[in-house]
Amino acid sequence: MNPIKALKGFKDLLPGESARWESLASVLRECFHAFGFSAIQTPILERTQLFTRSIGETTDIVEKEMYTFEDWDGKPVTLRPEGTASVVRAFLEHGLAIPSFPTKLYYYGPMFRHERPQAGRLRQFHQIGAEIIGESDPRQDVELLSLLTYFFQRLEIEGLTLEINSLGCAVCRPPYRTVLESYFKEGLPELCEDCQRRFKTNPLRILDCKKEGCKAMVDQAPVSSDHLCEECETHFKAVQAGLDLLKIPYVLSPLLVRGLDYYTKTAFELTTKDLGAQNAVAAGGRYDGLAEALGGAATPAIGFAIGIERVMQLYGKSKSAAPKLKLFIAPLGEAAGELLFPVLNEVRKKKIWTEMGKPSLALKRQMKQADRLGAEFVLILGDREREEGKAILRDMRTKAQSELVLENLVDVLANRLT
RNA sequence: GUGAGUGUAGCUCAAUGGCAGAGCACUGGUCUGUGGCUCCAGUGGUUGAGGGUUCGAUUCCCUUCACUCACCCCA
Repeated sequence: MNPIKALKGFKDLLPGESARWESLASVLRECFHAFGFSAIQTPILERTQLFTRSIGETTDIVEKEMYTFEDWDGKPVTLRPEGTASVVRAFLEHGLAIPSFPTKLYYYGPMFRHERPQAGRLRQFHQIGAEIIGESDPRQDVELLSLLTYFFQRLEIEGLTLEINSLGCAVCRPPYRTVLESYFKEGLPELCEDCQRRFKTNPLRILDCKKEGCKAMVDQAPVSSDHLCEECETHFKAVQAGLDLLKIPYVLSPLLVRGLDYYTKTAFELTTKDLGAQNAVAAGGRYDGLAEALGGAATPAIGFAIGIERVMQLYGKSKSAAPKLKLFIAPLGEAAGELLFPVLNEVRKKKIWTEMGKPSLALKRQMKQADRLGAEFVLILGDREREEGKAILRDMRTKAQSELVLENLVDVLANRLT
């Protein structure tokens, strides 16, 4: 025996869990609709180019984590590692822009990254994302963050920290990067191996290093929020003012950076202390240059993505109000089985969850099954009852039994059980 | 990609270089056609796989696979 198992990092969503996902999804839908977002579903498979252009050629995601392969026509395609690029692609492709008002979209679905699995990190994982496209006003940043924090309030998940930063834009980021490079260049030999590598690929990421040796240097490093251009500075201040106005708590994190190249200006992360190493529950930011990078008209936008598996770990275990079996039908003997099979079928159509035991099994066995399934009522019918034209209905909780006539049995049951 | 830990019954886990164990679950009885609770009995194992050391390995060693955690990365 060598049973086939799921791939590493790919998980089955089992019945117990799926009820909780449903309940999360319904809360989510409510929140999104109230904030004016419409659902969008994009394909899971896209041209590889879409991601290399948007996420960035030298990011870890693109360099070593994407599921990329040749399609039958020889062209490279990729299982989406994130959702924003596809949403923006669809926005441009279908002309979803609304005149003088931002387009607000949300999505929900699986993402794929070939990483080594660990707590809170899978190869196929699920994200809920929201994007506001076509508006540069800082009020949109605030609205989006309000939605994000409201969502977690509704789920009654506490102990989260909203960290925000500004990464600057095409005008002020390159000079800042130069300043940062010259700063780290002096002490380069003292940095850890990873940071030496980062120095070449993406010096901003050094700010993210958790190693003690690097921290001393990082603490003194110039931060992006001190090197913003006037426009970015004003924008960042306005976002903070807006958050204050809505009484949304946040902390400024000058060292917060993002792993995807397309982010500009506002960047944020929602973190928890309850999940081990993978502490980011949601994250996002503004990406004013992305639409242009994908070949569309310059379109400012901002969005976030929430890691569903990570949220589920925080989401109350008790939330799964699994539906209870209402009626178990216990026929004794084949004749009873034939009489009751149509009853089973009709009662179900009355929207009552009903199951039926095997007629050949002893009543004791069937009662036990009914108990296991958590049945509220059991309908018993053997030869004796059949001759009298009756059936027994037992209330499993009170043990009270009553007789029902077989005529109109379905209607009588429907009345008694609803 | 790097490092560490763990693989024993369906599940959760014990144990010892010398016959493989418990709890839960399952099946039957206790209880003639009535579930849960009690008590009793029973089923269930190539100790992840392969090799080595040994009279003898589940235990020690090597290889391999799987899972887990951390690094990394990120949601």
